[in-house]
Amino acid sequence: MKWDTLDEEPCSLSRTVAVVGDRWTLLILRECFLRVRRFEAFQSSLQITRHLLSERLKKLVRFGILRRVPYSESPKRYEYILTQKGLDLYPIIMAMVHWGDTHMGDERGRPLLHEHKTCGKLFDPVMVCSECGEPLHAKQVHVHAGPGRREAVG
Amino acid sequence: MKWDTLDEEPCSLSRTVAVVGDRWTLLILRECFLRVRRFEAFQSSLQITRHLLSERLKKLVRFGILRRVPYSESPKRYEYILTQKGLDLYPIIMAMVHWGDTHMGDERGRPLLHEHKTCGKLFDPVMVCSECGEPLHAKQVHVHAGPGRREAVG
DNA sequence: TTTGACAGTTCTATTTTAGAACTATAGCCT
DNA sequence: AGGCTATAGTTCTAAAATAGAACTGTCAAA
Repeated sequence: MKWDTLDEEPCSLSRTVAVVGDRWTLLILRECFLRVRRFEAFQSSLQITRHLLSERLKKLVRFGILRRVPYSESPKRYEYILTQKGLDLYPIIMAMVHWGDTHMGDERGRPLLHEHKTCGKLFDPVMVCSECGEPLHAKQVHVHAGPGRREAVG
Repeated sequence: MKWDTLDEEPCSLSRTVAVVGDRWTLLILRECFLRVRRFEAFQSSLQITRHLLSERLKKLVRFGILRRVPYSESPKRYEYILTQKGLDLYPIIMAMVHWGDTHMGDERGRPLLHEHKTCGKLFDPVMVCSECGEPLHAKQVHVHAGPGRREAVG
């Protein structure tokens, strides 16, 4: 597999996987959504090697998911903040958290609970159809080739 | 990082990442949702090495995401079918496809279109709150420690 | 009896990751 | 002035994972 051009495959899943499809990147994004922004903070909460952290942050900046913003002149220091493109990854992260809650739980219960400020309740995320609003299930979906399809890939 | 015990971390995202948090596994799951079931079919559509395919399929079976079902006695041959636990990964896959459609598209348009059989329309997936039904955004969510939380992880 | 399909396993070379040490800038303390 | 600390990285070597190709075993069909 040519991982270096995976983001140009005629498949939206491949393109997403090219950007966020590895363990460390997903864990870094979790920290971002928990409002972690600084190199040392990522490093100490994840126990990731500094080398890989540096490399992954660069990649996320390169793909426009994080912005590297100075928070101190002299000495120049930067923090990493989610862009809108990065914030839009929220459904992916939440879908993964929800699946983990549902299928990988233990007797101690959930690690985190999520409150929807808008309605004030603890919630779970639900994926619905943009057209009819009903919850979506794999078996109710039919896939068609779209205009950007080249070959026999999804 | 102790990747071998990531599925026991007190964090639902980590536990999910432990199971589906790598490139090949996500691409294999895409094929599963496109109704690919057999070793040779996965191998030829993904161009994954047979070694890794074998290893990943075993892992997905071990975690209860695929079932290895015989479709021929003599010679014994098996195919790999999504369990309910595997089908429940659909929101993760669809959220990734949707993000790719939105943020990684090119001038050729979408590779695939999705039709909701229930309502008959082409749709996008939307993540909503289970309690009030409104679309969810990261900034409207407040996180609380749940009973299964041990330390300062999500 | 030979060929081909299918579902793997085994082997070596290359790439990626882990782990630790090192660099650079600047503020603060004595 | 000299040394300590904080932050944000870079560099180095060893270990682990992946790529790529060849090989194995079972059976059916020609």
